[in-house]
Amino acid sequence: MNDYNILDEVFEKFVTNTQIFNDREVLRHDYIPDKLPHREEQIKSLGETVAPILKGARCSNVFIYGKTGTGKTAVTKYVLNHLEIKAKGFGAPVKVCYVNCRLTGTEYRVFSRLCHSLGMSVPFTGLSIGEVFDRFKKGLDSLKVVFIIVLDEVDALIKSHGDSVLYELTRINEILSSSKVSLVGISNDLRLKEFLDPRVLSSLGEEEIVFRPYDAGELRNILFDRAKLAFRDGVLSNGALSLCGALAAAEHGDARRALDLLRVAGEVGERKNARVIVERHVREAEKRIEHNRIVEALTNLTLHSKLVILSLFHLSGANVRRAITGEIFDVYSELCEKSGVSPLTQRRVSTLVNELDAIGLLNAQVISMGRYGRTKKIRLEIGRTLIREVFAGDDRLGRMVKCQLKCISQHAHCGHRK
DNA sequence: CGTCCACAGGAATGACGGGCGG
DNA sequence: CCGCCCGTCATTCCTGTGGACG
Repeated sequence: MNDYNILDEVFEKFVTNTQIFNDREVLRHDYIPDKLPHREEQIKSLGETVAPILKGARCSNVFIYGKTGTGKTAVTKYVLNHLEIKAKGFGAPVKVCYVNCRLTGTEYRVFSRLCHSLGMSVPFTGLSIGEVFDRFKKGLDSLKVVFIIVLDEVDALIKSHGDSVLYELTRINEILSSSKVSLVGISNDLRLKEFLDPRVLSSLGEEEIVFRPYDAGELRNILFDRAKLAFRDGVLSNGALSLCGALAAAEHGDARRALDLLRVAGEVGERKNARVIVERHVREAEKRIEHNRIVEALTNLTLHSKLVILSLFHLSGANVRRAITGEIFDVYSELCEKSGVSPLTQRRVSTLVNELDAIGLLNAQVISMGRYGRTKKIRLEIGRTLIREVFAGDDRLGRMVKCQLKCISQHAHCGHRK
């Protein structure tokens, strides 16, 4: 019953504690503000491109480039929201569908999302892609609208599944008789063009908009606007605000990052009963975000990926030298044997290493040791204590963390490298 | 200057669980 | 219930290769 009192206290405190935040929702990155500072040019440009829709015409396909947190998604949603409202006024038949390709994942699911947005139900799986596409075409044509498809983070889809989705969609207008489709592709990768079929490129690249990263001053302005709504008056110090901007600017002008820093800094201060949010809280927020990111990534790994991390953990024990693929695989095999798991092939482990590299839990670099072959030098990117902490929760892995390995690397010659 | 190591990483293929339409 | 197709994970087989060594 004591527990309940404690919990009551926590909840009570949370509800009554309005010293810091006014409305923290404003700092979430899916929040779209009424005003997008420093993006007037892009808004205008996209607006001009889609304007023909109001007259019932199809608009040019657009390709939007820019790194994460440069406002691509926000601007697109902002412009298209306004377009829809205007279109209603004009009686123009417009429909917009927003698809995040990275979250959606596969070609099949992209088409099924498109179908859902037209009000058609499609099974999770079971149909051929062609069948789903046919249904989509049929359903769309019967609606007699101009359909705007926003493919956000389309680069992720293309890199893993090729450009066939884009190819189908760019050709769809040739088949439709009473509806039209316009595409808006959003990419984080500026080199995406290199992956595309020239036919797709010519059709999709009708119009291009580039989003430059924000600099520290611009980030500061953005934060300032949001902070006015999010925080109570006088709670946020100038120094903290600037620091958020500066830290995010150093990272490639990522506004999302800046907003996260600001929100978490607020939460840190709130928990400490601070009256004012200062630089110290931002610094702590930075650490906390990184910590959370890693813990989450680590916990969500599959068993085998965890074992790979653990192998690296063992290898990087006393001396901090990097491990190579062969060593990792040896240790990994031994760990599998000890825990009674059947090991994967080296080929598979190699792609697991690449995936872990992409997440940022480790760093893998292909190097040549000349006579002694070509391999990958692999280094842990995260603290050992953190690994111990996270894996301790799992009793099998916890034991693996502590266990001593007999494995001696047969790759002694790699020490020849200076 | 050619050799040859220790892999990288692409392609083809298969097993598997899920889910359709008929 | 069957036959078919999906995505995912994994294996097998394979060709490619940077550069120290001889």
